[in-house]
This record gives sequence, C-alpha cells and structure tokens, in this order.
Amino acid sequence: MTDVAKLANVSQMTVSRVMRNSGYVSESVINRVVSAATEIGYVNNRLAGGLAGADSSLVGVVLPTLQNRVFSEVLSGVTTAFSESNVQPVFGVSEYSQRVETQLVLDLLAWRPKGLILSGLEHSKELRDTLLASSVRVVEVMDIDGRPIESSFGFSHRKAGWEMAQHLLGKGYKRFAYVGCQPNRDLRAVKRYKSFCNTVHRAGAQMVVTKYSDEPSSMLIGRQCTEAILREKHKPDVIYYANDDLAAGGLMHCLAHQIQVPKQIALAGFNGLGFLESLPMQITTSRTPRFEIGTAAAEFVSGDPKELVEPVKVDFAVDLVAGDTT
Amino acid sequence: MTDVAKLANVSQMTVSRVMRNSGYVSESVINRVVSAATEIGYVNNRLAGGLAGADSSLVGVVLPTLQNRVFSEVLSGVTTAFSESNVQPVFGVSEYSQRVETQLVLDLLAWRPKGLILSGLEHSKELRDTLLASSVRVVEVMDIDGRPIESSFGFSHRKAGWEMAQHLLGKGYKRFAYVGCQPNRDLRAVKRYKSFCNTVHRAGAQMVVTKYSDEPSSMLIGRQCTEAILREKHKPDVIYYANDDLAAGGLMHCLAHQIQVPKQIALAGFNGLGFLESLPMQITTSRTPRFEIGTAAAEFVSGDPKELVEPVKVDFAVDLVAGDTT
DNA sequence: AGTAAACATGTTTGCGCAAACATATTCCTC
DNA sequence: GAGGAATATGTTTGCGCAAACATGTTTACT
Repeated sequence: MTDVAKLANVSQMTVSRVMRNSGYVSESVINRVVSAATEIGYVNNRLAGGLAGADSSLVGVVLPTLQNRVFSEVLSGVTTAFSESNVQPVFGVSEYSQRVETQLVLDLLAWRPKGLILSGLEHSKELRDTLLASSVRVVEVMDIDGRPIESSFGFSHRKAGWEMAQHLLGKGYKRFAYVGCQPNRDLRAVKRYKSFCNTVHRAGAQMVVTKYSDEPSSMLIGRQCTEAILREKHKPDVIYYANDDLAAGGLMHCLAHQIQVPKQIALAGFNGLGFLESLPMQITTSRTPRFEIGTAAAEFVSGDPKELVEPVKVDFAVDLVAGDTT
Repeated sequence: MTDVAKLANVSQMTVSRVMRNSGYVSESVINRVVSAATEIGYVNNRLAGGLAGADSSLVGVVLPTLQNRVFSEVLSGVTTAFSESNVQPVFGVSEYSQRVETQLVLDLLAWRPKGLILSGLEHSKELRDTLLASSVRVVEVMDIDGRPIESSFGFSHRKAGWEMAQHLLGKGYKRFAYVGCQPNRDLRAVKRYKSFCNTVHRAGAQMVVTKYSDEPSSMLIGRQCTEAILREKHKPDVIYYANDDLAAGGLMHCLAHQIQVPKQIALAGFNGLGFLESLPMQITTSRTPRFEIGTAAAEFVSGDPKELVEPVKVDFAVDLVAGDTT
C-alpha cells in the first residue's frame, strides 16, 4: 500500500481509504490511486486488514457431508448469497462426527470469522460453550426442534414426520414400514421417524418393519432395503423412507420387478429433490427449502457485525407433495 | 498469547513455540503453557500468524457450480484431503462465468492462500496473467486438454469422446444423436462432443441429431430432449449424452413409455455417477475419478510451499463402463 | 463577512504473531 | 574436564493494514 501511495503521491492512509471506499477522498485522488494500484498489480492483504480491526469477512461453514445432495444444495445457497457481498465461506465437512465438527470450528475461529453456519442443533458441549462465549454470529441450519446456540434456520422434522404419517393414514394405509440409514449419525431423520411412529401408533396402525442400513444413504441402498422388506413375511402396504434417494431406489426396485406402485406397495420419501420430477412416477415426499435456508443463513451471518441482532428461530415449513406413489 | 505467557510464567515466544510445536521446548513448559491456554480459553489468531510470515494455510477453491454432483464430489475430495492437515478451503462458485471466476480468485488472493484449485483450463487472460505472476501454487482440475497455468489434474475429454465413439461404432451403431446443455458454458462437454463427432464421421457414420438445451443439465431435461429426439423424422439408433443425468433422464423416458433399450434406442452417458448403479438398467458411461482428483489436487497444493515443485500434468484416465443400454 | 459544518488529507499507533538473532543451560565425546 | 553440539528460553523487530486523532480546505448558511 505504501508503494501505491508513493506512486500516486498520497499517504498510505489515503490509499487505504480508496481501497475500502470509506471516508472522504476526492475524485482525482481516487483515479490516481486506482491507476497506481493497477500499475503495480497491488493485491489487498486481508490478513493485515483483519488484524488491524476490520471485520474479517470470512464465514465458517461446517456441514456433515457433501455426499448427500441436501447439503451441497445448502452450500450452494450459501455461496450464492455470498457472491453479492465480498464475504468468503471457509468450508469444512464433519462427516457427522461431533468431535470433528468441534475441531473444525475451533480451527475456523482462529480466522476470526464474522459468522458461523452449522448444521443441526446437536453439538458437543465444548463447542456449544465456546460459541456461546464467543461473539461470532452462529446459525444452525436444517432443524429447529431443539435449543439453538443462537439462531436457527430450518424446519421441524417432528412436524414433517407427523404430517407424512397423517397423509398416509388418510390414504387408508394400515401397515407401515420405515427404511433409514445410519440412525446414530442422521439425528434429524430419527426425529422424523419417532414422530412418524408415534402418529401411526396413536392412530391404531402399526409399524411392521423398520430397516436400517449401516451404509450412507443412496439409491442403491434404498433399492436393496426395499427388496429385503418385500421378501419379509409380514409385508407392509407402505414404506416411509428417510429420504428421497432411498425412496427413489425403492421405486427402481419396483420398476425393475414389475411391482405395482402404489397398489402392491406405496412409497414416500423426504426432501423433494429435483431429480424426482424426472422419474417415471412422482414420489410422495416432503419438500424442504434447502437452497433458501442456505441463502437466508448466509445473509443473516454476514450482516453488519456491529449491529446487535436478536437470535431468531425461523421455520421454513416443509411442503408435503403428494405424488402418485401413495 | 502474552496473557497465556504470563500465566505460564514464560515468554510470549515460548507460547508461540508450544502452539506450533516447533523449536525446542521442555516437557514441563509445554504442560504449563497448554493448561494456561486452556484455562483462559485462548484461541490462536491465524490472521496475525499469516501476517507474521507463517504460511496462511488457506487454499482457494473455485468451481463452476454446485448444482452438479460432479463438482460437489470434487469438493468432497478436497475437503477430505484437508481434514488431515490443518489447511482450510475457502470456497467460491463461478456459475461458469470467467468474469465471476476472475473476481473470486482476485478476492481469494487477498487472503494469501498457499494454493488455488480451479476448474478447467479456460480462464480470462487477466486471471491467467495474475496467477502466472503470483507465487501461489495453482492446480486446474477436471481437464488436461490444453495449456495449464501451472499444473493440471484431470483427464482428456477428447480421448473420452473418442473412446465412447469407438465403443458405439464397435457395437454396430450407425446413426448417432447427441444431447447436451449450455454448450457455451460447459466447454469440456464440447470437447467430448467434437471429438465424438469427428470419430463418428471418420468411420463413415453420421450424426443425425444434435440437441442442446439452454437449461442446466438435469434428469428432467434429459428426459424431455430424449422424447423430442425420438419424435424426429430421422431417428438415431444411439444417443450420446453430455452426462449421466441427461442419460438417466433418457432412460426414464424409455421406461415410462415402454421403449426397448437398447433395441429401439441405445443410450450412453458420461461421468459414472454413483446413482446409476441403482437404475433398472446399467447405463454405458465413462467413469471419471472426481473424488480422487479432488484429493490429489488438495494434497498437491497444500504441500510445503518452500519446496519448489515442478508443474505436473496428471492424467486420471477415464474408464469406459459398458452397461446394458448399448 | 463570519462561522459551523462538510470535505479532504496526513501522522501515529497497535492489532497478534513468528522470524531472526541472542543467551543460557545441559549433554556428550575424546 | 575442555569444548563443541544439542537443548531450552528470551528479546527485538516488523508483517500490512485501519482505527484514532489530528489538521487543513472548502462549502453553506446566516
């Protein structure tokens, strides 16, 4: 900056003002500084800027995985929101481990981010305490069933489970099955499941099978679990899947074996992923606004850090889309 | 750090040594410092660290989109590789725009990253010049057909197009169609397409239809384009899709309308996405090692910045997987 | 014309850390 | 038991920038 200042015949501070366009600088000086900067190829050093007191304009984002479309869509929303501002996301993947998540966030805090976007409401006590004590703005996305550290942008998984159960009960189904993956990792799916089961039982219907895979969720797993369930003695008349990938896999199994859907077996998923539209049948599912949650969270954390913002809990309601598989 | 130093009764510099575990520090001092740091909840400030001369341990990652699984898998590979080291990726999405990409990278450089991971070999002249002049390690991923800025980790799209054409010609197909999306954005698909056409023509066969959508690629678009092609007067006997999403959409159309694959129409895709496994038929495709390219690129850029590394061009060969749709 | 505001620039200082360069203090070797 | 190496700690300094606080210079309004 000093070099630019010399070339433009002004003080370093004036260059700083031009770069951030803050304070008063005359038109002519701006031009001189800008051309001087371009001439010597000056690149602003944000490390120094951050250290000297400006806000760091970094936001930490920690998600459980990128293997699942759901989270890459959240991230997509986040980056889209940041593309307008000059905020940059620093990214980490926790692999659904609270230990890893805690470590990642601790590392991120070393960059003095202005905000943090985490996934879900379940974190290690250490992480929770650290963040409560720190001054960074924290948003937890994709869930609101619980006590957020600060703000949460998401929806109620319990309600989603209840709603789907209601829908299926309304359609007259009596014998329910559930297919999920890694229940000790995907805690939000478990919330849906429990709520779903409760609703089913209260209506006097029963869960005839619950099938969990240890593998990460995928269409293939959904297909395999469906095949296994349909070979069981006590066949259900509807399967509720933890997500659309599993459900779509189930549909593929039915298609490949000429099993009538929903006559012989009905299927329901969760998330409302875009690719469902192109399947031969429209799968009944609950649409979740993943991209929107990402953008909203990004905008929230990247606001002016000086202005105090009340913690909020925003419910981006899920939207049950009745397809033709139920 | 000074506070920790006081509490542990040592100098600030010794604390610094303990934090980075570099240099000589005695066992007892380490313990004292660590417990002092924990006691006051000290969080290392990497802005200051970076400014003071240590390498910043940030790596910039700019990809064209996250809507496409391909790139979220690359990113997944990158983050996986970084999870071991204490390097953090700063992330940006260019939306396939060279202008946006240039701006993003310029912003990233302000963080003095130790490396940069970009996608493809086509960039603005400004970006190319800036990066050639700078000292950050640059890796361009997913393509090697061209002149990289420094190093490139990817595969040959020309070869992939040629290989698929050879495969289809070998199967006896004579009338070829192609379906793609946004050809002025997805430059790599165009490379495959051109090479594919050349090979087809040289073998005396012909391209009967080429269909481009202006929408981003998706299964639904693939399905719609396939329907349109099959209504044309001059029907092809095989369709080569720009990617697996389109191809899978094509398959869905055929499944939904009882069109015999490959008897009435054969289908081929590109990428070898995981979800293909679960479809009722195995689509012929070229498997690309996206995750592996991500990890390799991440490891390459995050190496010790002091040691000079020769630029490399690594060919992660694509792997043609003959399914039962051709 | 006089004065307060708005405008335009400059000087000093410190953010928190790690290189670079001291000193001590041990340890080993001949 | 002398002397060099290995070990252990401390002091000074500067990275590049932006707050904080000057100090001029216009403009605007009475």
